[in-house]
Amino acid sequence: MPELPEVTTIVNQLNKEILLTNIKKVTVTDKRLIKDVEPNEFIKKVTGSTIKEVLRRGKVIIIKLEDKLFLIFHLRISGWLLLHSEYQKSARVSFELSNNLKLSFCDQRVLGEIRLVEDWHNLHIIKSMGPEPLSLSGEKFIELFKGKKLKIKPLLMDQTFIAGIGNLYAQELLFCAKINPEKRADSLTKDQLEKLYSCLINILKDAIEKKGSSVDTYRQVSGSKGAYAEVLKVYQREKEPCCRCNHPIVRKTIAGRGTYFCPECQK
DNA sequence: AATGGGACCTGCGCGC
DNA sequence: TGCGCGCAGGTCCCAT
Repeated sequence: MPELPEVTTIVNQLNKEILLTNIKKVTVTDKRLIKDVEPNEFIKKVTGSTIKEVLRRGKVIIIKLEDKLFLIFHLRISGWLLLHSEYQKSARVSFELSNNLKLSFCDQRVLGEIRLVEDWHNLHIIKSMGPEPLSLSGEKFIELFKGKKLKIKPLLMDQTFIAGIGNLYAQELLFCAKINPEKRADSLTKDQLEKLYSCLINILKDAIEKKGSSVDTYRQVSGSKGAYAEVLKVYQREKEPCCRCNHPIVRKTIAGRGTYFCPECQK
C-alpha cells in the first residue's frame, strides 16, 4: 500500500523528472477516478498547463500547475504512478508531457482519486490531517498521546492523529518498539513511547531510502519495485518464526484490519 | 469519544 | 477447467 515512504519516493522522483514540463494531452480511460469535476472540464483545464512543483502531505500528492490550480492525487490502496511506458497495465488517466514522458495514474481497484482544486489547503483531508511524523520532535510526538484511549495500532493509522502511516508501517513500527498492537495508547510508558518514536523515524527513513515496499501494486515511477518489502519483519509473515524470539507470527483482525505481530515479544 | 459496520472496487485464492 | 464466494485495503459516512 502506498504510505508515507512510497508517496515520498514518487514525489521525489517526479520532482526530478517532470518539473517545468508542459501537459500536452490528457487521456481519461476511466472516469471513476476523477472526483468533483466533469472529466471533459478536467481535461480542458489541465491540458496546456505547466507543472511547477510536486508536493506531498501525508499520503496526498499535490501537483502545482498555477497559483490557483492544483492537481491532487490520492493513490488509496492500489494506485501507482508511472513515467515510463513499459507497464501501462491499469493506466486509467494519462498525461503526455512535453519532455516525451507520459505520466500515468494506474489503479487496479479503482479506489484512487484525482481532483483539481484552487487551494489544496482547503481540502477536507488536508485540513483534518495530523502532523508529519518526520517533522515532529520526540517531545511533541509523546504529547500527542495524552488522553488517547484508542488501541495503539488504529491510532497510529488515524490520519488525523499523525499523517502518512498505514496498515503496513503501523505493524512494523509496533514490532520494532515491542508493543502489542491492541495496547491502549494511554497505557504506554514514556520509555515505550520514546522507543516508538525512534522506531517511527528510523523505519520511515529506511523505507524511503529503499524506495518503499512493493507488497502489492506499488511501484516506483520507473516501474521498478521498492526494496523495503524484503526487510519487513511481521507484515504478511503469519506462522513464520519471529526474527527476535522465534515464536510464530500471528495474524489477527484489529479494528477491522489485518494485523501481524509477535504475541511473545510484543507486550 | 470510541467502536462497528457498510460502501467503494478488482483480482486473487479458495472450495467444490 | 470453471464457477461463486470471501477477502484485502484507505477513507468516508452512518449508527450506536
